Amino acid sequence: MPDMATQTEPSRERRAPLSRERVLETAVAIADESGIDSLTMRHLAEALGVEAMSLYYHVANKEAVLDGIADVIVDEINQAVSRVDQPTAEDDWKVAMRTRILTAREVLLEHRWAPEVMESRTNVSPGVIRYFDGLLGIFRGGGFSYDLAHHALHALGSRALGFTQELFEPEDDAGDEESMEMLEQMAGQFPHLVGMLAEVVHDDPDSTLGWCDDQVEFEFGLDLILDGLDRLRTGT
Amino acid sequence: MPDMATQTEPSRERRAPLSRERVLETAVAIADESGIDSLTMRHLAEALGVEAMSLYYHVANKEAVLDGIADVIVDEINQAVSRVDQPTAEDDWKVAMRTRILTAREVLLEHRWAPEVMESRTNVSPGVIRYFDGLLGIFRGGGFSYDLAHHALHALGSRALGFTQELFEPEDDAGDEESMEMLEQMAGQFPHLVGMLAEVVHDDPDSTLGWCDDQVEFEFGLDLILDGLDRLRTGT
DNA sequence: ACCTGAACACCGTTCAAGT
DNA sequence: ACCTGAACACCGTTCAAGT
Repeated sequence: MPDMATQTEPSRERRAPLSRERVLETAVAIADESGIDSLTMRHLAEALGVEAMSLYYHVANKEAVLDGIADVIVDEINQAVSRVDQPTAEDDWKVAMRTRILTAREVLLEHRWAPEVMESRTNVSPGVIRYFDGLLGIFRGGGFSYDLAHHALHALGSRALGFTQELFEPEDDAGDEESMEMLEQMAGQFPHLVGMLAEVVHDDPDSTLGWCDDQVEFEFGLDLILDGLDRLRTGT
Repeated sequence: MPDMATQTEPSRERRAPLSRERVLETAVAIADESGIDSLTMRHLAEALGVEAMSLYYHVANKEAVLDGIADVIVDEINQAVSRVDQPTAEDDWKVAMRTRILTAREVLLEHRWAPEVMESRTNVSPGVIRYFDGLLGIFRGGGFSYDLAHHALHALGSRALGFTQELFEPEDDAGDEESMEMLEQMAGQFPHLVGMLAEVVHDDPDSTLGWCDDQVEFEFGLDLILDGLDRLRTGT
């Protein structure tokens, strides 16, 4: 019988045996809490109360860990998606697609490291095949030809999974004074950008360079594409 | 007078002095030839015929090198773009935008590592600001409000710079037999995907999972977005 | 002003060895 | 079957020292 006396021990009263599942689960936790860069084999082992070399009995190498945690997230997406799944309202493929993609996005927003890792995977996991098969199903249900559905998936790209990699990521350190100062310097060189920012500032004096609402922009882009596809579908 | 006798020396007859420019130039060459992973401070130094620590006199650290080579590529894009620049055919903003983006894409196709590096940069360089200011100019010339132009840039995302990160990158090792085998196994689980692939194979018996034409798909997605934006602009 | 040697704190990974 | 110690070949980076 294990002693239940001192609960204040390192992490767990009696180490659960190491396993691929426990390794990946812990890896996800580390990435969630401290970012993907601090997910090293040595940290991972330490968090599991084990030596780094022990991991290699359960996973081939670090690439396999990254493959694994990408899978974990995709599975989470597939579960979330199947939970939300509506009775597929016949005609309206667009709302089905929209809600499915935004559901995937919700999952990814809890794992900010995931997009980067997923993009860096070369071989596709059964999980993402499964997800894309589902999207294809929605397109087909909406009357898309296979050919158009195929183009559609490419047009969506990573948006299909709920994310876009932002090129401008102004951080939240965009100090008002600093950016306004920069703005004045740029006025000559970048007239259109400065004009745009001036209007934004006029409309909302509190906003700065970091004013963009990612969720709003994501949905704008998504709807733009879905509407365009619907037009191609109906030949409008 | 330096001896011009033996031209078969290591790299250059007399080392040009080290400089930030030479460091970045060489870094780009290494990334082009051997991929971004083999761009290490030590390799970089070796290629320059110098010790690794000498680099730190000209660049702050490795992040600064990555910032730097991203800049080099963006500058190359800006140059290419300004070379192609048409007299901005008044009404037709779409062709101006299209050719500009496809020009940027041509540059990126010569530096396959660049998209990844550019996405990983957090602070925006003057070069990309300059590029986006140009795009904004085209939108404005086409009669876009600042607000719509702003949404438009977000909707384009990385496409604005000429690339999309493909989620499926089937490599070119997609052996015919292997994929056909896999196809049969998947038939039950992934009906829509298998259906689509069956049709593709029927239309073009030589094609496999790696049949997608990246350029075609890029242009499809781009035109879909540009057409959508044009509709929003004219309120159609 | 520019470059270097030696050293540090980290990586991922192998391999023979322990239980 | 599962885990480990010692070691290897690599990272980026520092700091005091050379010219």
